[in-house]
Amino acid sequence: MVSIKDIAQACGVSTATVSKALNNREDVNPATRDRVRETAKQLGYLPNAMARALKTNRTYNIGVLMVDKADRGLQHYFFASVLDSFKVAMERSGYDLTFISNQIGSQTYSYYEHCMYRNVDGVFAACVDFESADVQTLLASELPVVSVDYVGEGRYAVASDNAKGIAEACGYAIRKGHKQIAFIYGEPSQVTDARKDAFLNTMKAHRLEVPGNLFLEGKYLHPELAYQLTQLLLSDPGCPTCILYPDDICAVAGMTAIRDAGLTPGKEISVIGFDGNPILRMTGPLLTTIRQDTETIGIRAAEIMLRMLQKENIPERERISNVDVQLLEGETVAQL
Amino acid sequence: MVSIKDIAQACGVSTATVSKALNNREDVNPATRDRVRETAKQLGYLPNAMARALKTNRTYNIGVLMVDKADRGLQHYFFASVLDSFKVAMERSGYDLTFISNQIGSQTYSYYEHCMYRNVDGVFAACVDFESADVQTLLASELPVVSVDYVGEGRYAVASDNAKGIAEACGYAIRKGHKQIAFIYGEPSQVTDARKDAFLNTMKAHRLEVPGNLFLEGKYLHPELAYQLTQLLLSDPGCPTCILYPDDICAVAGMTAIRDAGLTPGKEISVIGFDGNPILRMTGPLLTTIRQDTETIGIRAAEIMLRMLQKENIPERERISNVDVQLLEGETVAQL
DNA sequence: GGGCAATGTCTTTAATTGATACCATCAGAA
DNA sequence: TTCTGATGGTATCAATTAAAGACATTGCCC
Repeated sequence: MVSIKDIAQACGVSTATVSKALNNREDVNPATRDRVRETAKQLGYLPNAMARALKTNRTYNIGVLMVDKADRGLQHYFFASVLDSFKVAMERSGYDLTFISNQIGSQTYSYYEHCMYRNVDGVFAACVDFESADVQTLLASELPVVSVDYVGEGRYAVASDNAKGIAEACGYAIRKGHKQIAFIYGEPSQVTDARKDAFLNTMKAHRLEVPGNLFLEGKYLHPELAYQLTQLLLSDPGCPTCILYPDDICAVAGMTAIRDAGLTPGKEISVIGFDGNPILRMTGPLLTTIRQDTETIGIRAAEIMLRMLQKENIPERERISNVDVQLLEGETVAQL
Repeated sequence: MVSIKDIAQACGVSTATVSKALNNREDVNPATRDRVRETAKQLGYLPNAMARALKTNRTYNIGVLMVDKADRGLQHYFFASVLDSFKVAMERSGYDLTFISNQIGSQTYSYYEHCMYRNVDGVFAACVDFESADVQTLLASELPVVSVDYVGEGRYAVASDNAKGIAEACGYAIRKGHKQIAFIYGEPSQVTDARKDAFLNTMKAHRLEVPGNLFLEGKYLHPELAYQLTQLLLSDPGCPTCILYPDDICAVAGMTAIRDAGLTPGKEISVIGFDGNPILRMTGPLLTTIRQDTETIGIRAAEIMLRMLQKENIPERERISNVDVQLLEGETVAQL
């Protein structure tokens, strides 16, 4: 490979000058700079990321932490989609993304250690077990970290405005005349808490009751459980007229349970999801749901990351970004 | 950060010895080796990937090329899923994955240049425009490349056994009594060619006609077009009793068109997809489809990559891996 | 058995990788 | 003389590695 040495030789200047010229530094004669850059182009010079990083301690690499318990972060529409958006935005600024595992060679290391080993400039964390010691160490480190759907003490995070989303979903059902509304929420997390509160508050604001049998813990992306809980709800004497699910997949599974009970989703029982998974925009019946703006979430995360990388001082209130959500009206909520 | 210098000092040996000890080289006294390794652990030493790579020219990094025309490779279930499987397998062997873009800093470079800049040891390519000059340069380079769904001259590739998949789908429809079977195929590609051939051969083997109006070009993951083509088929005097779609998403869109025409998918008109997208395993009606084994595809790709990285000589016939597919019987094909 | 070379084991020295950055240098201008 | 702009020398980043060196052990011959 061509190195700055070759350019230096070809141009009759020192490597120091070549380096300066290529990095657009002030203290090089413009004529020299142009000559160097021209020669670099002609020789097909490419900077060596390793050498540069070794000296400058900057890799222009962002670590991506995305491992759920089933090791399948990439297969979740929401996270894959947010990552993709983040990736495009970061690449536009010259950063590359590297997945962080807990292996180096044949040995096991913590995520933090892996990040140090690879010398990443920052970390993007989504869809991991944030409560684990391993991830907490990383969050507490000096590395710039931006996380999705998790807010840590003094840290930087992006998430959908879950409260607004649930308030809209619930409010919509109420406007459609529903009074017995069931809420199946995901496993305990900040996101779940925000949603539970929003649901209870909305119901309260409309002076509607929320009996315990209509307020159930499910699991994100766990259709089997959603199916069972739906069956439970349907067999209940105080059966709801509308069910809010923690995500689209669960909603779809719920609809199957409804159908299996001989009922029609969107007629006897109404259904609302959460996510706005584009695949389900093409299946029938069209699911009414809350769309999470994955594109914006990724872009916001990139913005925050870039500001951190520039050592910009980010005011407290900008550290947590709530991205707007949108009600997608489908045909699964009946007008009562 | 702790470097081998610190360990050397602490142990009273030279950095060379430390390096050898940590790399398990023969020419170090076992006692010294253990002492060094113990000290390294105590000091919290982490190797510096940059320095190591600079000297050895190996990064233990694999470049990932995954950009479709819409810049959304990660959002395709099939590719995201294959990548995930590949990632897990590579990480197990100590490799990390880095996305390859066409930017370095603020300038545009070819994918090949980006790979050289980042010094990746190999490249995984899926869901890119393989015919583009940019990608072709990469494929023709000295870098180990393994691709998914594309076979290049003398190169290494993994794909589903598409021919078998279509033969199974088509054979299944025939066994169910269907004679007028429509085939909507994707945009021109090797995969499409294999599928088209398989379809025509299967039909021929059963002495069934394939009129031109039932053999249509669609697009992968392009539901709108699938919807239109389905409408076209339904309005045709020689309307088929069964339609094979290029993928599950298209099949679902097709079913919507069928429903919109007042018909029932799986009754008057049968439908078969391709992919086995798990989300659609939970929607009704359950789609009959061909499942692509994304897990195995990713693992096979990793196996080939690892063998290439070990400079193993891979016999010609092992360079292209056809992964088995599976018919998932749903409820969208009627018994005639 | 003593002497000396040969062998082998372990360790160190020092060069190298490619780029950057500090500091020195130097010419010409003020 | 001092300042300024342009350029060069060289140490440095953290690791690896070829070659050399230190030292103990062994072999062989007289």
